[in-house]
Amino acid sequence: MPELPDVEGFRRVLRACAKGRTIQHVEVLDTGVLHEVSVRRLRDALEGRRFTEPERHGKWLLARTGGPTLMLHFGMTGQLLCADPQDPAEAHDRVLFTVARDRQLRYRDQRKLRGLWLADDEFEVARLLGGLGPDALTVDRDDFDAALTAHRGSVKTVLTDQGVLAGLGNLLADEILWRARLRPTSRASELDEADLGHLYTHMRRTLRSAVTAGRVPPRDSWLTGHRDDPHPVCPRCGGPLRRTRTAGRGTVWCPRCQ
DNA sequence: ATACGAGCCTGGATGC
DNA sequence: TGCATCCAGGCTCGTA
Repeated sequence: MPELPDVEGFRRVLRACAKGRTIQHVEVLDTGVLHEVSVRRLRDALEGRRFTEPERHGKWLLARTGGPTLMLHFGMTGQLLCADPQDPAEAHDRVLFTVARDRQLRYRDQRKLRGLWLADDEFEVARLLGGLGPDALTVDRDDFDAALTAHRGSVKTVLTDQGVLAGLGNLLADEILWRARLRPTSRASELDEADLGHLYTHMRRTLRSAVTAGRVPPRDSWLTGHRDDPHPVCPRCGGPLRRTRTAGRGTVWCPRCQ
């Protein structure tokens, strides 16, 4: 699930729950989510440190501490929540960070497709984020145009390629393309000035709304609100939506509007 | 460079 | 009810 808006929501959770607080205890319930770091090193590095202002790039959340940086990626099923340490851990709670007597940050993830990394310094942070393109929420129009048109694949593939643009996932890409009235199979390199303008505008609008909501909202007026319907209908023109596969991912689009 | 499939992991829905 | 199969909004890797 988690795309840029969800991760931005997790960033807010982290800030509200733990910013300025000392990490008293790190408890790893499932080592399967740790990457390139042992339980021992994670605890030694973080316990006693204080969380500072968290950052986000694409779908990565950077939990800064003034020292090492905890890097979180949520895969398809991860989430971050603030709980009471007294509350029993749930089945998919993988790592718990107690930051106060009554506050505990929890990394919960059913499928464990991604997880947690620990960057000792900025070089490590840069290495982990190395292959990523500019963040979709802050990229300017020139960089957006340059990034997209440099690739010859289908526009949907390019939009969801984290190395081109960081943060857009399958749902957002479908939503943005539908709003911009572009077919997912259009070649990115062949988009004209007007297409790029629409894409950029709708990407920004869609992201802004979704970030406010903390996720891509399944509203009736959004394409996303209909992708799971048995016979999905376009909320704009009323025509039947089509389901196809682009780059191995389920794709929903309107053959009449797009 | 691009496309495609398999694989990582788990659970819910579907079909027999 | 039991069991197999497919599918899911993430990403990486190998091959063509």
